[in-house]
Amino acid sequence: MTTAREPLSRERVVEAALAVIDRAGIQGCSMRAVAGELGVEAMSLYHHVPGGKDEMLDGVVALVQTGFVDELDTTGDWRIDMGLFSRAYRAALTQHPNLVALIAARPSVAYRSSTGLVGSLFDAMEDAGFSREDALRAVRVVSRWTIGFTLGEASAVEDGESAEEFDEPLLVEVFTDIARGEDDVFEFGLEALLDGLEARLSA
Amino acid sequence: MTTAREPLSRERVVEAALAVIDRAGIQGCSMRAVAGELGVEAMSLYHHVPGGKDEMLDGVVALVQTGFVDELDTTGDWRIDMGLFSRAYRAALTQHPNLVALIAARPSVAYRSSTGLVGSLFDAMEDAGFSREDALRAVRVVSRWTIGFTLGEASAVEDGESAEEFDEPLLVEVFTDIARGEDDVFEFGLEALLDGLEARLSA
DNA sequence: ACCTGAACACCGTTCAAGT
DNA sequence: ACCTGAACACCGTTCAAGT
Repeated sequence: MTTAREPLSRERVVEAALAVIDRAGIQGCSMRAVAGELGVEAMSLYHHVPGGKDEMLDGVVALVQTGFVDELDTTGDWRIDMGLFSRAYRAALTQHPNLVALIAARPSVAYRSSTGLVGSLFDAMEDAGFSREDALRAVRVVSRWTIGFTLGEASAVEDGESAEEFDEPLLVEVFTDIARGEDDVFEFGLEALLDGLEARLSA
Repeated sequence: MTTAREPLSRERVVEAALAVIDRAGIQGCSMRAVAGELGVEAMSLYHHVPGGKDEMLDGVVALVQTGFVDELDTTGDWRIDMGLFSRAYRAALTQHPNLVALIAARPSVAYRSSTGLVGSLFDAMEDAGFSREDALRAVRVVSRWTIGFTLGEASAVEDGESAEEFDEPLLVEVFTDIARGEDDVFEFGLEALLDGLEARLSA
């Protein structure tokens, strides 16, 4: 009595890889582990992801990236949309903390999965009076700020070190604060950055 | 006739690891490769880096981090010093592009190597009238912004993809602009962020 | 004290072989 | 057409053995 097995597919391989990453981290995401997740041998994966592990990880990045981008409801107001984008990005990445470093390292895949959003942010900024050049700059600045912030957050948590283990009082203070959650710090930084961009408009 | 070999030491192991990372990337930095760089067998490294590869990589992060921090001449003016810090950090990381992802993933090591600088930034901000809470936030925001920006830069370059290979005109535009160098984008973002922080002071 | 050979339990990937 | 067994050239790490 064998349970019928759904046939493998690129989609199933990528989804299994994401599940393994969430559970065991990037380190734990070996081809053999992903195959195990699917009840299959490692070598079978190559039929659906011919480019091997690299293509599989690209697929995971694209999956998460398109997932959050598609749910965004932009308004056409640059400041509101930048905030929406940044907050939703952080929220999506926070659900997959082990993936943040991978996304940060593969900007071309991330961009490719977000052209619609990027285009509408450009348009909103130009409508508001920004030059095309500054719109290009601003989008890169905000998206890197968001990834950098979230990567720092995820790494500080996973870096394991409990705040009390530091010998420096200053480090205890900083890491105790980080452990308390960083929503307020994120909002502080995001609003400061958006204020700074807005100031460039009046200038 | 044997050439006299300098004895191994923790310092020499860490320096060799940095050299391998610069040449061959994080992927290429295996214990065996670092040992080869030193003309030694892999197992010898463990006598000087008992914690294994992880401790070795921590050492590399600390080496680069203390290197740039120690050269900084702070002024006591928060805005000038934040700018100094951010620009010098980016400059240091840009000299070791393969290391940026590692530094981003090990914030506790990076912080530990920078307590003096972090403390003087806190002081400068409090002197200027920021609350301790906002000073804590601002330092984290600026340092993550800098790492995030530089990681994005390094990754976009190394991501290999030449701009012309994209099918989307928008992506060609973005990646052509990135390939042109991003000094102006960095300055644009940094000044915007500092402006935004300064605005929090008057409020 | 410092270095190493051999071994263990893993990797990603290829390729010929099975069904 | 789709999956796999065996194999290759690598990993990090341990540990007993060499000098």
